[in-house]
Amino acid sequence: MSISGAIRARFAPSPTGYLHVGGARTALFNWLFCKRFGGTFVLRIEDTDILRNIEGAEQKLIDDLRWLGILYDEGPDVGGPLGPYRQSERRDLYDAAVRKLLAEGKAYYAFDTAEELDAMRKSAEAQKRSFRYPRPAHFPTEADAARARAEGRPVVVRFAVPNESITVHDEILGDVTFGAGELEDLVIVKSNGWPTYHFAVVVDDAHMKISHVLRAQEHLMNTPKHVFMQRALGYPVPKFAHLPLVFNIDGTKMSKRDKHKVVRAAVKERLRSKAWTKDDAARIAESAAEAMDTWLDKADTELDMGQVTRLAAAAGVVIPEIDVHDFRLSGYLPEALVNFVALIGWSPKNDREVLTREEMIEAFSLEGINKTAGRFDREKLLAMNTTYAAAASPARLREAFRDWASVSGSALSKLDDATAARALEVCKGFRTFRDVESKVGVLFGPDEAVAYDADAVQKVLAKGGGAGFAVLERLAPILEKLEPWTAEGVDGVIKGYCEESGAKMGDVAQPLRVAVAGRPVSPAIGETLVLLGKAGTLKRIGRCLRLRDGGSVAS
RNA sequence: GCCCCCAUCGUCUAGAGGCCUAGGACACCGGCUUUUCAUGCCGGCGACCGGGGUUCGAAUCCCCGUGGGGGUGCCA
Repeated sequence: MSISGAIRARFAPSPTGYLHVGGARTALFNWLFCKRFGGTFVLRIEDTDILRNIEGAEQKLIDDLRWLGILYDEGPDVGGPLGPYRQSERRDLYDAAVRKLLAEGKAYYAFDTAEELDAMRKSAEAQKRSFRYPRPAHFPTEADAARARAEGRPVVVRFAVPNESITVHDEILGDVTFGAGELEDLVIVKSNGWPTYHFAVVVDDAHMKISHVLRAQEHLMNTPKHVFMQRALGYPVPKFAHLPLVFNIDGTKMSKRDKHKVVRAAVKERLRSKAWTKDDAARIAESAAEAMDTWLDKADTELDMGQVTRLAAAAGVVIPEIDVHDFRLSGYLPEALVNFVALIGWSPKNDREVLTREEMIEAFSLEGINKTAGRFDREKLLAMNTTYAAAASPARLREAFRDWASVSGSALSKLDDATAARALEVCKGFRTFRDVESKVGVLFGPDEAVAYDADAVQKVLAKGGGAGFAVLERLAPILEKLEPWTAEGVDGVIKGYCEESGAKMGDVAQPLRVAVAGRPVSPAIGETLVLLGKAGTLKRIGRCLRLRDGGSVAS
């Protein structure tokens, strides 16, 4: 049977956490494909593994897709004619399909325990042969299954894979042939009664009339299994397109465990250099000592993210972004992330890189998708975000900034619109919103929070017999008289001072900068002082002056 | 081990037998702009995995090798 009629594609994540960037790319390609060819894009939640489902994950997935602007036509929250869109709500469909296979002798009951299967696999491995589940000569009957159940044995259903070779056509990779007898009889219904992924996918894709399956290449080996099942069930076989994988820049798999890996390594380094003790680490993380020990020793364990975040901050390492939400918190623009991710494994040709959504849709095609796995180059993402931020309209930028500030809990979320716009404007050239915060955040915080950088104080203020301090002292009364308090006015004061004293701009601007920001980094000095306000500026200059002769700013 | 996929600058890629002296972007290096940090602008470095074929001609087609990756679950 072949597909005819409308184009329908789906993104089918399991609700086990935030949306991974790899998943986002898969969703994006499905969405682009549908938009380009007039298809319907479906979101289906694959929650057949009851144990792994995480409360609230579905909503997070939906939020992240929304944030990216990847909107679906049918899904669990928006409904649609072929729902429900959660597999956990479609049990009757799977049950009916299994009954059919069982009745037709295309699937059979099996009663092996996990231990027995494990032993079989191990012995096969020991004999250096590949393990394939041995299909019984006669399939167990319903009565056998009932008896096994009564005896407390696990009862699963396996699909009897036809003993024939199969060629699957992939829209990206071309024909892929699998030899006869290479596939084993896979479990399609677990002992808890729920279908496995393979089975649920096949049943749902058919019932939801999915015409094109665009999914990650890690699913390529699953495709022949699915096609055999589609044939056995009399379903149409959709078209397949397996997308190249996305890896970290070092070629490793992008996994949420990377976050723990990076922080774990940093903590271990601290322990090795005796900068921290294990107790310090546990205290910083606010975790129990045993939990810390386990986390340090075992790469496959996780502390909660709050603990990891505290450790990372204390150790001064940056946690790598893996989930879409991580990028959101880091202050990226969704349109930049989308554009960047689209370019991993796909090319619009003609040396084009920065594309609007509409341009991407217009340029999208399966032919433009590569076969080669790609790497996620954060540097390039950063550059792209910088480009997008520089090109965004003030209104769009302010909106995105507000979203970031509120989601990340930044103190900058309390800025009024005009001030936020001004802050964004004077930070022009920033890479992410996080950069904006690190550049101007201190101007909106309490005076006591200004942390004077020792090197900067030495170099800019104390050096040359306290030349910088002297500048501050002389400038303060002049600034006090300045009215109105504008960037131009401040600049004028500085220029006038320079002309009069023969000082260079840097000799004046830098002391002021360090006095109000604690560091030699801030927006243009006039803008910086205006954002701070006149009172704040004078107050901070006064506080800074107390640093002279080794004084303290503490009041 | 077995099965499958892949192979152009460090990275993402353009390239569908002559247009290739292999193009673009990021990174990197150098310079310019500049009151700091960035941004911006200009320039430079830099790749067809190896070996055999096919062809007048191969980055492009075929074979072998090598390398990388995926799969081999009652996870998806």
